[in-house]
Amino acid sequence: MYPTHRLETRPQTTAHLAQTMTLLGMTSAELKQKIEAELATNPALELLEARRCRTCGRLLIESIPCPLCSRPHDPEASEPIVFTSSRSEYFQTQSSGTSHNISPEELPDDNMAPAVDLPSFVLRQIAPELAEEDRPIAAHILTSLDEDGLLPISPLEISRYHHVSPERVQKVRAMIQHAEPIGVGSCSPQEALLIQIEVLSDSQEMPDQIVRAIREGMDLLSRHHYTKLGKLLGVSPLEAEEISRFISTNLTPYPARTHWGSIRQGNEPSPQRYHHPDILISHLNGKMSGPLVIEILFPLKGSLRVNPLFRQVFEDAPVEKIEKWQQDLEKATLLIKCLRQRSNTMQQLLSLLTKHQREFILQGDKHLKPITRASLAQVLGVHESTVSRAVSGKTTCLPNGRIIPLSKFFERSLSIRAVIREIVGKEKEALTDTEIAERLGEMGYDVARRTVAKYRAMEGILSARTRQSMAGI
DNA sequence: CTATGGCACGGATT
DNA sequence: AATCCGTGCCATAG
Repeated sequence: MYPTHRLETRPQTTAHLAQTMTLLGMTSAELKQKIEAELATNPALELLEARRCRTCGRLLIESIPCPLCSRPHDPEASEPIVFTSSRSEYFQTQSSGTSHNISPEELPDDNMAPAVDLPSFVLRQIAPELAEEDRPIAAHILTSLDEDGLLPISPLEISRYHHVSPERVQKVRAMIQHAEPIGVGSCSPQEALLIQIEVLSDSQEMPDQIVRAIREGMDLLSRHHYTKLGKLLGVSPLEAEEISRFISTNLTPYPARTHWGSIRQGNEPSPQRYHHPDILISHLNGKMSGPLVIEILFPLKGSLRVNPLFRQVFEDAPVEKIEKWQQDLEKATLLIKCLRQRSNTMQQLLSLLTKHQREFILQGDKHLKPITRASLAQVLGVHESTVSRAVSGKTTCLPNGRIIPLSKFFERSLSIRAVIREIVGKEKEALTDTEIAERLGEMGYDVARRTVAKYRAMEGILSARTRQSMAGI
């Protein structure tokens, strides 16, 4: 190798070069833009394109035999992917919560990481039961999904394209829809919801008003017209609201995203739209008991490196270009270094966070243990603002498929709110705020009466009085 | 008279 | 420095 041109700071451009280039605060979508811009202008930077196996849809970095369908893949035959893919490092947290190991062989090398964008994530699940000849169909569907995990094209089109019967496409689609995230591959939010209900009704009783609400009252549902919805279903507005709440908290019309904006007062259609998650937390091999796997998503297909060719040519650079080229080279190496840094920090942070919030991740809101960014920063030995940057704006996908903002891990009131929900759910007679506060106190949560009221409002729970008077209907 | 929601203050967090 | 959050006080609706 050459005496690599270390980061001799050049006076002009030092502005963004000198510091470790603050990539940490970026979400993967922003990162994508940044890198793409860099790629376009900097010849020293090279992206090893990943390709998708045409047979099984799996993401490939190079032309290696595909581990899934174990055929050698012809890079010529495979098409470049559409969906933002993720190539990422991974590490695990153990079930006991005592220790977590970062697999040692994983660190600087980045060719062996599991490819988990949505398509391959789904494909991996259905691969065992997927007939060989149906793979192209599955691949077709999966690669066509839009950002929400819905299928924007008609299944009929697909069946025509592959010269197969619509039923067969439908069969494949049904398999996909029942994989995590449940409902993915549906043609409409409505269809997605129905699938989710169907799956849910396996484990628990499902009043058929809910199904009807989705099937017939979808329109009213999304507009929060509870009175009309109630009339349609033959239940009270309160119950209608109850149904709506159930749907919005337990189901998601956009399988690849989170559920639609929480039931706020007023009618903001969708307060924030969540994009793709930046982090993925799932069970190893999808086994419920398995250790958790965390993947920091990298927004580009393939992997990034300094173009070796560029290095070579750099040797004989014409005088007038030498300065520019050197600059490019430095920029490229720095970007890569910072990228690695970012990923590293995120790993450490999430490792700790996941360990701390394991119960929350697995068992839901009630088990969230409050933690502050500051305290985490202290344990991690980094500045508070580092943690802040790493957390802000990012979202993560939990094993249950829900996409939540990372900041939720730090919400102080979340667990109490969940308990309140539970208390109210179980209550026989409508409990007043003071009574709720008392019960909470007995359970070890010390909160003021006024605060209970606030939480109640946040959860969209009506006041005791209204609950009482509505109950009879 | 009681339960709630509004406003605003102060301390913690970012 | 800016923002968020829990809480107390007070007006008001029931």
